[in-house]
Amino acid sequence: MPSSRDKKRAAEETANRLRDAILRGVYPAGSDLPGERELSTRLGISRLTLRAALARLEAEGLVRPVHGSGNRVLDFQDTGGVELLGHLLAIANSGEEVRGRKDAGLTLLANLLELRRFAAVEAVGFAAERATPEEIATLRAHVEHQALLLSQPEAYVRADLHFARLLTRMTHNFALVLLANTIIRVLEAQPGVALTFFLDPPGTITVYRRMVDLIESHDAQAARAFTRRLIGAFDRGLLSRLATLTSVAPPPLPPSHDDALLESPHLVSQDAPLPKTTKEVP
Amino acid sequence: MPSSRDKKRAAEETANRLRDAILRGVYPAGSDLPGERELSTRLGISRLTLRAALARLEAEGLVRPVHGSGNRVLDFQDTGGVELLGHLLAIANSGEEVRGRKDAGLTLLANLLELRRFAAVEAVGFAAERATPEEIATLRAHVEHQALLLSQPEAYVRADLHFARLLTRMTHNFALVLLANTIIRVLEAQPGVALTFFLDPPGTITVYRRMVDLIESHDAQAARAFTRRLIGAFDRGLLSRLATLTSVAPPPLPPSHDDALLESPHLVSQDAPLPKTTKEVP
DNA sequence: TACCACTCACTGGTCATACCAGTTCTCGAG
DNA sequence: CTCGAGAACTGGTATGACCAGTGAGTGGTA
Repeated sequence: MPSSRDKKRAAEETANRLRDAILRGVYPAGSDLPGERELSTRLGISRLTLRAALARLEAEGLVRPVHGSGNRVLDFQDTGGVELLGHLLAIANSGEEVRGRKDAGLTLLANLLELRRFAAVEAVGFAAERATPEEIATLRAHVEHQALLLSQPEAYVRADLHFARLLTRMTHNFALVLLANTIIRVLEAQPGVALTFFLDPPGTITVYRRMVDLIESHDAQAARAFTRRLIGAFDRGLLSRLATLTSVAPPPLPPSHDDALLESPHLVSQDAPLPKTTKEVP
Repeated sequence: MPSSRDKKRAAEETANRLRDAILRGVYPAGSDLPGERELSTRLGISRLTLRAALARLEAEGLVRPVHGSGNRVLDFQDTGGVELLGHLLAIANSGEEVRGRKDAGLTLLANLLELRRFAAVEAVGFAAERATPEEIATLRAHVEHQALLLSQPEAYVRADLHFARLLTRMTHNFALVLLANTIIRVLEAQPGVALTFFLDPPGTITVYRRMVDLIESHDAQAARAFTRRLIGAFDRGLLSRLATLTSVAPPPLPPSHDDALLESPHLVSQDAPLPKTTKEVP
């Protein structure tokens, strides 16, 4: 059973392949990609299609073309955009390593949840301060709509993402809206990744209902506190359950995930601070 | 005096022109761009170059090509990514309207500052919890380096952005790192926009020094509180000064900016919530 | 008259080839 | 050994052709 649609545009497919290769470290940062002519023939596409794919990667901050020299591979830890998150998670969840780290999957998910958490806290807070009655009514209606989709995972995820969209709009902060757009777009493009977010849909709906109530009360303080507490507990539960699942599941993941992750998610990214990692003395 | 370098790649130049046109509403959301063949000849470039530009816009969520139909213009309020912020600010700052709103400039800046503010609060908090001594030393050294660049605006801005980069890394949250990368990349591409952020460099340096101290103390609570308070005051001052400047400066901006902006920045964006506005019976 | 299926003139997607414009490295002149 | 001219790369753009979806107009049918 093929995991993705086979009928995609060649350029997009090529972009995905190259992106994966770069994120997996096949083409190390600082090096040059093979020449466009060679690479295109190797991939079985025309140079033009290759260039379309490269344009995409350039926009994502993975590659910088240098006229006369080559397509330089950038260090995505320095220049990669948020839109990489979905791809990174997809790679990590497939049991692969990301730049030599096997525990990247859960760590990355913990990072993302942490970002989601405090972004949501602020969004709910601002919404409580600024949302109009019409917006609140719309959001409430949407939550009830979403509650009817519990049995349809894909539709449910879409609805959940739309909840985030609506909530973000209610902050009346356009920068936040654009930020949410970016993240939502990534998750929509990676349905599998988005699904891992939602192990407890009924609980989510309950939380959402209460959130709307708090927003309607215009008590930003309480709204923030509630969101922080509830989503925090939710994420903790989700991560611990996922850690259990993955340590039992077939993928080649050694039992190296303990709950320490939940307290202080780490992802070493020391290109500048700590160049050498040869010795590790616990 | 030309505002930008004339020697740029045609594709990039084209992408900028098209992006501006879309953001200004020349091509309304939902409509189709002119055919690629016509558009390319009209712009005086080859279709190939045009397509390279379109690929960029597609990655930014501004356009979705529909095979056999046309290049559909999307509503960037629904699908636009964060990378649009810089361009939007540039347009708004040039005195132009953005989608019919004249006060977009200051409002947008206020939005962005708000985002920056609470992101910084969390970043400093997490950094206080997780930063290593080496990272703290590096950051401290960088602040002193930045302090020497007060007389060189461009280098100073670059250094300031790098401060943000270093600080974000210290959170050990890769999602935050990528998010910062995206925003920093935008600001680096729009030097003029970035400059408006920094009307008081010496004050910034002072704040940064204290921030590093608080991070080193590993008192996340205090670090967050300080950051929230200081950056808040800083942003308020910056906005009020900018409001004064623009209401006096030559650009065709009517005196419609009052300090109410600072309290509750608004940007109406009701495309989805109210499909039909013909009848409204409460 | 109303409706449905087909056709064809669009659209974007891909390709092959050629040439321009930078960069890098080699190799010979000094 | 140093250095500079040029050859041999690299990416950037242009042209023209063809493939592949889309959608509206057309014609026929019920």
